[in-house]
Amino acid sequence: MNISYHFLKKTSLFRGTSEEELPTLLDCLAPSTREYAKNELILRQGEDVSAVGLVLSGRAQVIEEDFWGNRSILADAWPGDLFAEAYAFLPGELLRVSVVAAEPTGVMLLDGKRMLEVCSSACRFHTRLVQNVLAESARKNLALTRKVSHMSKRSTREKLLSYLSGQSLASGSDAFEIPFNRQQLADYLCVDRSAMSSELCKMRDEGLLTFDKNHFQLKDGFSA
Amino acid sequence: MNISYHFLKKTSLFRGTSEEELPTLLDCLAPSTREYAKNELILRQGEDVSAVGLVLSGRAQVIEEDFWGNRSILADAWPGDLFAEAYAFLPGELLRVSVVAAEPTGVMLLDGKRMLEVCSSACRFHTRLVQNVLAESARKNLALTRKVSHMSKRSTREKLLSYLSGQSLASGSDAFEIPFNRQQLADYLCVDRSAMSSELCKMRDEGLLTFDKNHFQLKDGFSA
DNA sequence: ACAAGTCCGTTGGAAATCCAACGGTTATAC
DNA sequence: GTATAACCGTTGGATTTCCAACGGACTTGT
Repeated sequence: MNISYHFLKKTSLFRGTSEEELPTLLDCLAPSTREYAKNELILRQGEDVSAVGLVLSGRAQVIEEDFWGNRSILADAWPGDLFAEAYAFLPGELLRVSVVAAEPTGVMLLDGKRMLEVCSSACRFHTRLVQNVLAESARKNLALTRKVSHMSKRSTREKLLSYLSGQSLASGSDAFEIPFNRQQLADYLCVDRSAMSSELCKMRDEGLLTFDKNHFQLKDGFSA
Repeated sequence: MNISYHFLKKTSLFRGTSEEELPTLLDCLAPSTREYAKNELILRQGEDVSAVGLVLSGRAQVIEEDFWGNRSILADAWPGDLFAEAYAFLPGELLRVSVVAAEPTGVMLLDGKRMLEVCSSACRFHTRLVQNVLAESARKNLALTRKVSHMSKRSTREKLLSYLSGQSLASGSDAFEIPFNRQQLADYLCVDRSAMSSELCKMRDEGLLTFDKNHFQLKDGFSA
């Protein structure tokens, strides 16, 4: 599998590394790359992984399987995205999830330990790498915290208020687009789509906001 | 404020560092320490922090305040615990939460950048530090992922099944203790205590499990 | 020994959520 | 252009959850 440095240097993991530095750095990390067929398992629940996964092409899904074999999708990993990075830095922690190729998918596995070891030849690259991987972990942390904070609200309306005010805050404006359609938003907030839809319209009728498709506009009454 | 190396070397951040190495390492990190009175704000929502917080004594609470001033507690940080570490490694990310001293509390703040910089005198200490902070971030990540996975379940019963099977898996046994009383478990799963209590008893009557206080024992029927 | 407080299970009615289904609109495919 | 699918709002009834309150068991402090 041929590796595109042009692609790699734009990923969150290698961001800030130049195309010239990449071969040296990769030499030092000794990554393994592989292609997986659609529906093939990349990582299995119960395994002890010490590698960070990086999607090169296709799409990987992080799934959880319970006693009864019910699969729930915890995350989608697109090209450039990392997966299993939380397990890579916790030796002995067994995978609670599986990772499966949602389509033909190219994957690079990088050993977590080697990332952190001091390596005489590429030490300054390592510093950048560590900053990137820490930033990525921190980013996922905040995203999860936000999700929990929305989900913790008791009613559908409160979940919506929490989510929308958060989006408004993040965009720095009363008017913003959300990255979900209705079904996806309902899934994200873990509520029923139809109930959420009617709640949204109720809020519109009360003058709290207006919306059209993905575009939302919060009104004065929203935070009052 | 006098610093106890004996205490520090046991924290998740400095784990693996000897008491002899600590002074050198701390010199290099140039931390600031301070005492806060009860209810005093340690970090304010909206600030741009680049420091990792470490609780030395007392107790700090991570809280979120919405439009209407309703406070919800996102986390308790006890002596040895870190806080705000996700923000410390994301420059420019503004605090979405506040941190307040729940009682008279001693705090050490360590600059995130200095932790990652290569420092000639203490480089090998840094490597350990980075491993520790990454492990801690990964640990919180997994804890949050698990919580989301439980909360995502639709009904109270499914949330309980998800939580209990997870605890069973983690303990490696059908019999285990949980770290919550009923009210705390209900808060963790975001359900009503009384509804949860009756659901637990229903499951007991159906033969899925038995329990006494914090002790639970899953029966054969549980995963069937 | 007594009072006060905490924890847990139970109950019943109010309220919210879920679920399945339908129609209208818009997007996509052929 | 037409057929198909996706998306969104709406409705009504079954189900679940929430909420407030109570009593019993147990713990703690005096």
